[in-house]
Amino acid sequence: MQGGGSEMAVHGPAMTDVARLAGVSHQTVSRVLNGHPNVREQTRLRVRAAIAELGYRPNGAARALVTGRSQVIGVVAQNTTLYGPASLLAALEQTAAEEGFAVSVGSVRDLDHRSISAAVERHLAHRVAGIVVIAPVESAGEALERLPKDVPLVTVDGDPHRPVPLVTVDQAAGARAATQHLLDAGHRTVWHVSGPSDWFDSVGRIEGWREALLAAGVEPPPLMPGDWSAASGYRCGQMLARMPEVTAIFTANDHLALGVLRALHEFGRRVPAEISVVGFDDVPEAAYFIPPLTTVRPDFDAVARASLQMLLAQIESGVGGAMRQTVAPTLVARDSVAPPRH
Amino acid sequence: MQGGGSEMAVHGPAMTDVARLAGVSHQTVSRVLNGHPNVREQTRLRVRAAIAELGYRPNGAARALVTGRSQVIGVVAQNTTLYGPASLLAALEQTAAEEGFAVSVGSVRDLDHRSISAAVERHLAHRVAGIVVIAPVESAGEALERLPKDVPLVTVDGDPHRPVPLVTVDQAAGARAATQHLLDAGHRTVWHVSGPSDWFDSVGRIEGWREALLAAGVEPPPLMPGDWSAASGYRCGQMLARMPEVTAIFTANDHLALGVLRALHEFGRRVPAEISVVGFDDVPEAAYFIPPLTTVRPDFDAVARASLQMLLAQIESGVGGAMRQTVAPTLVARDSVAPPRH
DNA sequence: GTATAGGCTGTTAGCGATCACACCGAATCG
DNA sequence: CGATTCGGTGTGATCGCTAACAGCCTATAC
Repeated sequence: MQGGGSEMAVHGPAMTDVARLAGVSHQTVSRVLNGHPNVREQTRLRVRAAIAELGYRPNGAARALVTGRSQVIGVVAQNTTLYGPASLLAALEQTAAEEGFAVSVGSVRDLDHRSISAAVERHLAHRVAGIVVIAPVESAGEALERLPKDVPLVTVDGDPHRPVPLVTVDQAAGARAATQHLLDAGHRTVWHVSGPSDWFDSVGRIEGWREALLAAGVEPPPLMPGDWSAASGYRCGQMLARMPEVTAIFTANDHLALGVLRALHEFGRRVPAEISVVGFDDVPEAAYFIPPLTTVRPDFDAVARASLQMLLAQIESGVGGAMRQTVAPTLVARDSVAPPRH
Repeated sequence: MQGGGSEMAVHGPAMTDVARLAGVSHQTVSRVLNGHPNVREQTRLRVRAAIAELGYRPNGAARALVTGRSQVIGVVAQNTTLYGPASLLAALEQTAAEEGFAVSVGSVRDLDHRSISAAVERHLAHRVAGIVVIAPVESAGEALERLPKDVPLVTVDGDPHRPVPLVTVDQAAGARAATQHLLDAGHRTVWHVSGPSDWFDSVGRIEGWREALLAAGVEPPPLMPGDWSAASGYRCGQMLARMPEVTAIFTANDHLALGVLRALHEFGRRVPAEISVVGFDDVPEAAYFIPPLTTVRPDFDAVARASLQMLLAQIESGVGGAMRQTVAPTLVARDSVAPPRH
């Protein structure tokens, strides 16, 4: 910190300062920074030394200005407090950091056109290199279609029927596994407490549940619609607990299962002795529910890796296309499932 | 979308394009954009019309380059999957968006010097306007001290003893309230399952618990150290369940409480009939634990608002200083507390 | 020995905004 | 009526970087 420059104190040293100290031109410094091959080893070392000595840090804004893209990817998500989105966001950030990208979040209150568009606009204003939209509902898809075509974009858990690059957890497969697991335990049929009907996640899980039942030759019982929250799980559970024929329940996520579990408990219906329950998500606490919850674990890390990789491919090649990738979830068996008493 | 420009398709229109269309100079456009007063109303309208027609969007990178600051604030946090940090992050993003700022996350695996510094460096490289560090552990504080002094910085839940702008939940007050609530219900003493000892949150909650007990003239029982997870709560619960004298437990967060609850359940110790439990955080599911959990709710929105406000104040004034602000949590009474049987 | 290639480095011209300043005309003032 | 203010606007320089090109110098080929 010795050697007082006159007026560069605030903004820190620039590339020319490094160049002067190393006795080269600023362009050479640039080449070193960007890993350009044609630089003599000795020069490279001198430049690196100068960089270290000055504590120089390249100015991302300047780079973004000239290249037209910053080393930032924008993420648009709704409720980053929910376990799924939060995990996804964290994994995404981790992966992005490894690739030298920063992540800018644009969370939105509602997943309608306007909110999504506004969030995307904000990212566009900052000239992000690409955008990841965690767009689990119908209305989000519409907003996406009227987006500029030249910005790399990947949607996660979005609409499978739209021609947009998409990474998604195989909800149906997870739901099939859960349902089949209950069927295998000997249950005649399986009831389902679903998520909100406008989420693709919900729809996929409902489909998987229905498929598994139909494949086993049983007519699916009526659907209990919930909204992801423990509160709605509790409400559904209060109804399920009253029906003697119910012996197996698959809930669209673990929080719903928690609510169901409590309702069953209040009605004195024991789990798993009388009723078996399977959730979805494998939140860290699921193993400590009463009883420990059998559930389906989506691999958020894999989803994050896949989407980032897909995004980077677009950034580098410049082309979009409608690629898609699916990540299979796995069933985690715990104590909330048992054969029915007959 | 009619009227094909020749080679500006990719990067979109620039300020000069707007200026040309409006028949003014680029500087006037700039003035309109920044709400400068000295522009004739009629001119302002013409410029706005041109902006709308071209779908012009100011280039944040260019602005950041010349002003030296972008409209982005960086957030450094550790485990954004935990409920507290996730909520905080979401609230922060929401508040920042209202002020026209984007939020860039830099999550770190570990909260040691190196990780924190690296995350901060990344933000600095992008010339963020300010940084919020969610720094709940000791080692984070050290990293903060060797940071450039000229970048606006606010820490959340950080070290109360460091001269850094700080916003924090009044952990001790929350813990006192929880402990007092149990004492008021008639319990002789209160046991505590704490978080990791290097988190300030833990320390504060331990202090509050101890203070409340001492104020009531009772010698605090041995501390049960946990690590925030339901798993560790379960382990502690297995010990607590074995001790007949235990009638009241305060856990440092709701997940610990969940683990404790399950251990007690397995040992056949009924809550709240035999043992009362109070948690901390008020996660959305807490109301659906078995039984519904009495807990302490920190106001994350308030924390987010306070920290952002503090940060903006620094950004505008340019000075730092060691201001601090504390947000009081509130007790949420549910069914997990009852008088002891004697 | 001259030509050609190619590794290494410097020079110049922008990217798209803001800032400082110059300028013009109308209103105000002595 | 000339001088001064001031609202409204344009001009040029500049931020820190990368891309394109030009130039040097050494090695290899003919």
